[in-house]
Amino acid sequence: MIRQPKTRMTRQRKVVLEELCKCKSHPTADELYASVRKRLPRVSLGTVYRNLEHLSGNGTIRRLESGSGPSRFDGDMSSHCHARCVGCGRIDDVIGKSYASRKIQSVKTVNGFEIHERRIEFLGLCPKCKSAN
Amino acid sequence: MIRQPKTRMTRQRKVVLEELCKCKSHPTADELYASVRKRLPRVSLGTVYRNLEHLSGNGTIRRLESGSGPSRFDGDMSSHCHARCVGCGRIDDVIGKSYASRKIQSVKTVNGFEIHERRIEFLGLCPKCKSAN
DNA sequence: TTTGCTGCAAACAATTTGCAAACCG
DNA sequence: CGGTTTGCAAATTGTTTGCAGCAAA
Repeated sequence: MIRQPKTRMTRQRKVVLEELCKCKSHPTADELYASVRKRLPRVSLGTVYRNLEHLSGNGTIRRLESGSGPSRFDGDMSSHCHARCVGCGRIDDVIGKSYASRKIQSVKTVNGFEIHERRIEFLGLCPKCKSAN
Repeated sequence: MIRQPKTRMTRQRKVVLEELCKCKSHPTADELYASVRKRLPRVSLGTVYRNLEHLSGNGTIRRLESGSGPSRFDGDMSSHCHARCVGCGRIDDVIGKSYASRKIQSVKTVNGFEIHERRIEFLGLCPKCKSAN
């Protein structure tokens, strides 16, 4: 077992996490960078990326991928599904579904994979992209 | 309504589709480019990208996204789930699940989105990444 | 014969990385 | 203090695009 470096809660990391969690949308790294910068004007985009990577690596937040566009991030770790617009990449929460994405409680194995999470996502067009079409 | 250009089945597009469908893994654009090039040595990577975009746009294939790494593509449009390795991006089919990703038959609306597809995916570590850890 | 598609190369967008200084524990 | 994290800028990686010639229908 390789020793894990001990992680530090730096000011930057804290603000990245706070800004993400207070955000009900699912911002891209760039968008988050903009809001973090309002509180820490000297942060760099690289730091935001590094922290997003760190936080999603240890299960504090989720990285949501969207097509060839930028990843989006979600600070809400409760069970819920997403609806993703294939037009613009926008991601909304979906409420009132019996089946939801969630972290797997007891890690299970599928096809030899050690599974930690199940995700359910609905793909389609958001209202704006639907009418713009 | 804007007029859709009529699509042509060019040799390149045909080979891209054939190579993707014969592939049981879920190749990246680059990997697919390599196998297409064995049959059409003069294709360009741009053409492969353009065709993948075209084919996924009209629902012939699926684009699967994976973290900050390259997208992968799937020529099998039947209902099935995927297991994705968060370590290396590898994507496997998952068999024997009652709930599966699928194209929605009758388009439905969720949160104002016009939904065409539901996806279910399992995230974790593939055998190789698990042991390399 | 039309006009969509290709090859090529350059452009673009998203993310990562090397390094010296700064900071947390 | 010691080692992790930061800011900065440059580098990489993945994908798209402009253009002139080619080729499906």
